[in-house]
Amino acid sequence: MAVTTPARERTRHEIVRQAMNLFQAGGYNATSLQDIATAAGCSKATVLYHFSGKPAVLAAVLEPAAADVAELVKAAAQLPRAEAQELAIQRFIDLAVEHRGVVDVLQDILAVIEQMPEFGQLVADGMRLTDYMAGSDDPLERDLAKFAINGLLGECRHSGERTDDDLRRLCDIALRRLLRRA
Amino acid sequence: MAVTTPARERTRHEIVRQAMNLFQAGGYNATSLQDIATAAGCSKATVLYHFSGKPAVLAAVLEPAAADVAELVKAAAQLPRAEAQELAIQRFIDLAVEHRGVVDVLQDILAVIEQMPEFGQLVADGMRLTDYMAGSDDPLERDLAKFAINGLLGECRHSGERTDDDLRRLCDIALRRLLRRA
DNA sequence: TTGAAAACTGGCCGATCGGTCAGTCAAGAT
DNA sequence: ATCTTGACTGACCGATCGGCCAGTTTTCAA
Repeated sequence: MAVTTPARERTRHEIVRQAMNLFQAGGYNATSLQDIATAAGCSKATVLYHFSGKPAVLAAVLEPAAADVAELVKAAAQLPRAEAQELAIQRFIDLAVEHRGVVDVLQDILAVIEQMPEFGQLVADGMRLTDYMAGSDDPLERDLAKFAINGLLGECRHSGERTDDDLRRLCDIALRRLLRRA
Repeated sequence: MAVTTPARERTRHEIVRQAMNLFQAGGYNATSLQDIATAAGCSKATVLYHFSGKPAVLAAVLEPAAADVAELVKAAAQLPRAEAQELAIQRFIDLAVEHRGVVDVLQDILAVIEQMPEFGQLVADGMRLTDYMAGSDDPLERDLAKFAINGLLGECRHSGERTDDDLRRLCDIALRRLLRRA
């Protein structure tokens, strides 16, 4: 028991992996526990053996990206405002590209996620990240930052149609135009 | 029978009105026919008496905005490219503000709408509108136009928090920065 | 080898969904 | 007074959902 049982981790990981694909392809609400179980090669009961419920599966799918966002917010917190903005823009694009699948999932649960207490930290981090990206307290700049994030979320969809590099280039141009950092 | 029966139109209109509110507040999938019926003060069977099914209710909600978009696309079609772009930007913002409730609804059904044949025309018009807003065949400009539309869609949410004028101003600035028309 | 813990599953539950249908009811025409 | 028709509804249907539980199979330390 020094290491976690390999079988447990393998099954858990496969469930999360397949859930990610299904959430991305059809959305969270349109994906049933049975769909996830079938894709993962186990029974629905097994999914509920490893996770307390459907929201817990979602949380596991989002977790790596959420951790990266939390880390980014913490890093930006101890920087002067201008540098924090630059860091937020740069790293946020990187994160969006790296976790583009998760971003895609996030898109159709934004309305739902805000009333799930288990995602409160992620929502709060998202708000703070928006503040850093805005670079000032000007309401217009804050709205433009939100505008930029919404646009970026939309661009991460249809994953197969664009390479990571193309996506990164596009987001970089768009954010710098919007936030006047070019 | 020279005019349509007043009772019929009154009930139909109330169903559409309440459906719009509910779709906007909770999304299309999360709103049941029973919810709509209760809000409209009639039975679920009555909703299905007036509309062939749930997608038909959605179509009725989207119809006025869809008609305006179709008209805009037709108008832009017979203009030189630069003028078509200016018209598309200007009018699209107006339409988004005027139909911000519909835009809000549209947000969470973008993935679903593409596989419903009854909305093929609306999807096609949206694509053509994107082309006009891009102003050129440059793939980057097209992507930026899509980026702009996605951002704008996101900004139309949380309707109560911003006045129409504020929303119009924000979208105008954002689109002109993104598309380099300022 | 064995026994207990971990991993897993089939079958079931209550709830809710979109949708159907037979029939009620008021109103206008004859 | 009777009939027709459009508007409307309660009751019901099959399907599917998330979740639960009793019980089986696998794994592995002693």
